[in-house]
Amino acid sequence: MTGDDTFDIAPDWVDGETKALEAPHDHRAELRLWLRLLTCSTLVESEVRRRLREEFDSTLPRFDLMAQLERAPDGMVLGEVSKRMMVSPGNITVLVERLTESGHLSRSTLPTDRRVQIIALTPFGRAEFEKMAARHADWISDLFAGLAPDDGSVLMDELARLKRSIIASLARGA
Amino acid sequence: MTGDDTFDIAPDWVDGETKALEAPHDHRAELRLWLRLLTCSTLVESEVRRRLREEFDSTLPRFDLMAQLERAPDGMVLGEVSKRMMVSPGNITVLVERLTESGHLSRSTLPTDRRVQIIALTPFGRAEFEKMAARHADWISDLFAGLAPDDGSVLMDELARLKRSIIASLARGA
DNA sequence: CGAAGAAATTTCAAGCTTAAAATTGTTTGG
DNA sequence: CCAAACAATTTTAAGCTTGAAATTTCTTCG
Repeated sequence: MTGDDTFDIAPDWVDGETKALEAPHDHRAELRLWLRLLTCSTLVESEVRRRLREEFDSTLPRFDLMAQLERAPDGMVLGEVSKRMMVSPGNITVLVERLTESGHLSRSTLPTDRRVQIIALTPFGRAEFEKMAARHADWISDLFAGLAPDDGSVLMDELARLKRSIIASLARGA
Repeated sequence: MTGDDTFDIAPDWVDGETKALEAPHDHRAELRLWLRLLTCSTLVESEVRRRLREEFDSTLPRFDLMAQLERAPDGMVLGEVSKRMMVSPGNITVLVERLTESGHLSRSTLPTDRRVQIIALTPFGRAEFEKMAARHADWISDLFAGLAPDDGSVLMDELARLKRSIIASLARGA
């Protein structure tokens, strides 16, 4: 390290450790990957929103909320819905208000704990949701139609890895 | 397998063509893929929003707007920004108002066509953006850190195919 | 029992987003 | 020239979203 005195000032880059500290890993590949992922997701989401509005005069948040309730015939607690949808609790309040007014949802208070609200699809709400869900599946299928089955499998697998990576990072950062 | 004629009434599924008409392609795989994509993108987006707010008291739309302007030293027309960000024009108006008030952006009217507004980063805005961009790159890098380089390449490639599929579908549907 | 603490939900203030209508400015065909 | 068409942007109305503060209702422990 210090044996050669010919040059009394060595350039920074001769020291591997210093270099590693000063020039961290290039982030460009990850950024491009993230932007591409975001583009795909934004394109699909915008199209789904547009069609829900045009064909059903509805919105994506309402659709998502009903989708959560579809497989819960006995209803679901508000907090549980909020967690599954990954949105703030206050958000659910407003959505439920409107969907209850329009007759899609019923709400009731748990008798044994009056803090707890339980919401469920009404028969009307279920019927409406099923119409939307069928169209929704068609739209997604069409948007993804250019993808070969193999590509779909690979993508599914890689996204699973990405999801694990994200969750691990969130856990580290917490 | 097929040698047994004991049953004179064949089930529906023996007729491939009938089946194809009556039971269209199962959409479940595409739906699962879309939900997984959406989950990844929501997780990353929420985390980026949270950190922009906590570390810079800023928001993702503001960051995105400045990012568009970063590589346009001479500024950009509002409509162009709107297209690149894939948001409605009216949206840009509000964002630009606030970022101009806070000194991050300058705006001017094109002398030869007074309908056209040109916005650009101020030196202050550029400096602020660069701080944010560096942190942003770190966050993304960390969120994606669990992904092996090969997985990143594969994902990049598959997302490119998906993007083409989506755009082709949008073109068909239009 | 009764108060402190925890849990579920709602309210609030601020900001983002969109589509549609309105405004302002430019271009063009008669 | 000038009215109609077109273009860029802003305004408007409605809805979504969030974090933080407030509210209501249990639960627990002294």
